[in-house]
Amino acid sequence: MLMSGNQNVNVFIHSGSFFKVTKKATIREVASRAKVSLATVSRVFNEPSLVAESTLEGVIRAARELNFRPNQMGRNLRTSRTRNIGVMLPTLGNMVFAECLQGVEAAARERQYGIVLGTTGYRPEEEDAVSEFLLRHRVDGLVLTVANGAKSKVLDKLDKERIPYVLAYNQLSRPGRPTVSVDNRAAARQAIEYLLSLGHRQIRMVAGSFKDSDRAKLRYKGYSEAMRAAGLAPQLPIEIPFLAVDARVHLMEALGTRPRPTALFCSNDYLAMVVIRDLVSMGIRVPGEMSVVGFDGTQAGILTQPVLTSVVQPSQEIGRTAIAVVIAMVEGERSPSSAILHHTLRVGGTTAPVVA
Amino acid sequence: MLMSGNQNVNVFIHSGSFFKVTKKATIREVASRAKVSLATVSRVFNEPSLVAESTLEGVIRAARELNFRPNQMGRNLRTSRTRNIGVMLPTLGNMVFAECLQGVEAAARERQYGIVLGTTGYRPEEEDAVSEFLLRHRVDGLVLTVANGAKSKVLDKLDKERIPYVLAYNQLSRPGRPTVSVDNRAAARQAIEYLLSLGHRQIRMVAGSFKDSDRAKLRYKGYSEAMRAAGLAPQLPIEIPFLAVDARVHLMEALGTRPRPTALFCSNDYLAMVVIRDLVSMGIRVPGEMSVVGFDGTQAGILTQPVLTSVVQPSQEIGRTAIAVVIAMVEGERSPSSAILHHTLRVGGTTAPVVA
DNA sequence: TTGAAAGCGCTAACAC
DNA sequence: GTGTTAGCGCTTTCAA
Repeated sequence: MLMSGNQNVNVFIHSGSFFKVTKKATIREVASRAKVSLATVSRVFNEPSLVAESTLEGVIRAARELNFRPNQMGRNLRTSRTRNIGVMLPTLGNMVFAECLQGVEAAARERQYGIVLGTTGYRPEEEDAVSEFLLRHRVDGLVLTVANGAKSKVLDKLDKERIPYVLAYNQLSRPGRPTVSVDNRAAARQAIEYLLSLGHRQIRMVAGSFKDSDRAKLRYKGYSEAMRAAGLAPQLPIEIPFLAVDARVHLMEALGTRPRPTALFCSNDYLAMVVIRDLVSMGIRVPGEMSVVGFDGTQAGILTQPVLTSVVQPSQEIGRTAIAVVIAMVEGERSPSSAILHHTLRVGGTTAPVVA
Repeated sequence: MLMSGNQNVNVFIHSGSFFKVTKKATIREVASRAKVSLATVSRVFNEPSLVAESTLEGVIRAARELNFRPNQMGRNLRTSRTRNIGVMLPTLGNMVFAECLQGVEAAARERQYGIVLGTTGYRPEEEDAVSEFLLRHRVDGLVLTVANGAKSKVLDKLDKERIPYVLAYNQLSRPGRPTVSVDNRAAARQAIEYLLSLGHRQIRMVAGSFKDSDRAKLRYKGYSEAMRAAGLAPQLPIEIPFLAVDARVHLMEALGTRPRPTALFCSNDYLAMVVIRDLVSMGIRVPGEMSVVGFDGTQAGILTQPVLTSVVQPSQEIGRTAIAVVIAMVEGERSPSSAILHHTLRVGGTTAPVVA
């Protein structure tokens, strides 16, 4: 039910003064005020150690008096670097990416790099438009999460243009492209082993559309491996479209099967929370009648009672690492490299099955 | 409980080839290939209408053959515009800002502007550093949310530098600075009126640190007004530090008072979810024994069962509007203006008090 | 409709 | 340690 609030958009027009670009001080004016050359001023801001102490002081004073701030554009043009990293993510509506972006932003700023953001809304066709946009803005490198790393045209383009990039979350079967992720397969296996250890035997996986996610596929492999290792037959995944608002239809169907599952392993936390909500609204007790496990370990998962059981990815760390790698590539310090970061299993509201 | 996953960080070094910047085609090369002047090529990409059809074709073909992409840096330096808007937000950990950023990003890209992100972690002292960073990156304008719009040194600086900006979420008592927000006071009043209509009389407000949020203050005013209008005495707010992981101590204290509150109005959804979780873990039934209302209307709030009752701010729309206003200012089309957007009340899991 | 030329602010050789 | 100078790639008068 929605009760509407006030229905007017009030717009106040302030003072009529428009914004004109007021002339900013340049290196040239600082130079003449400090009675030194352009080069010296430039050195003060780039390699102060090359400048005599007394000169340094004079320049700094002049700069402060003029309220001088080095113009990044001139610098960019000259060095053909923007000190900007493009970041392309599926959405910020899923907290796992918002958390990652926090890490990205912090790590970039520490290194004096800006980050330019673009989101694709999980639409593979948007990946092309967004990357093109970022490239036009002449970012020095990219951190990106694509739907499917194996068949992304974007990556081919980046390779051809020889622009440094790092994939975040995507995990490729064949190495060759730098990625930062957890070991999705091992992580999924561990989650299933945990459910098995609780006594569950009827375990199914719930996932978004498979063809659009290399990670989901790997997690399904981990699920299958763990099931087989326990002498059980892996079941087909229950597929629920990304961004589904209501999972009940899909759940209905899956729960109709015999033997009925006692535990669901969801390919991400968002899905897990949707599933739990809808199970509860269907009158099924969670975790009493159904244990649900997520994947991502977002902060959202600890806002529930009981806490969501989930495979925790270090999202901020994934972001930080991706930035470190891509900046190293931009600065020519390292060749591309991939990293597999630790995952952990956060145990929250999951119980043994009622019927073991 | 945390069960650790694999404890190794595996790093694969790929092919030894470092990234060198391969020479990109410039306007000059396109010009010579198309046998026209630099100016003509420039016109093709900026004012194609000024160029004869036949010339246009030739230039476009040459550009495509050379895989030419106009270099934004040269353009920037020349026009002293970056086509980048800086966005400064408290955190992405709170979904309300992540949602806003989604709107900001989409609206900016539609207009061919990039957005450069900076987060302050709710630390007012960081506001200065982040804004300085954004300014150094020579963004054309800023969209920002500050802790307290009335006493922010950052805004003074921006005014002095005459760089266009718009505040998002902040709502100032005296106009003069452009803001995009809902009517926080009216919205809070409406939430309280709703609780009153359910029969609640003992209603308290829960908020983060007050001195750090102009919005929270306005919401408290709305609470107070509604209470007085109903002939009830407004109570002091229950203050819970931002980012508190556990609200139980604060809650204990507040619930010790007589008469005990039957409803809590939280100054944002994040807080509301923490409060609900902690109440439940204390054995208090929500909404049975305690009704809780949030503010923000984030998507996170509909991942629970029952859905979180909350004042819904149109966060994406706030972002979109802020971008529209700031870009209009950058392009000199409009003078600064403020907007108050609609709010709505989303009614979810709230009930009449057990003892009315 | 097109071209020539100046120069945005800065860095990095190179010379002193 | 410091200065001189040549552009980085582009837009934009001004003239033709």
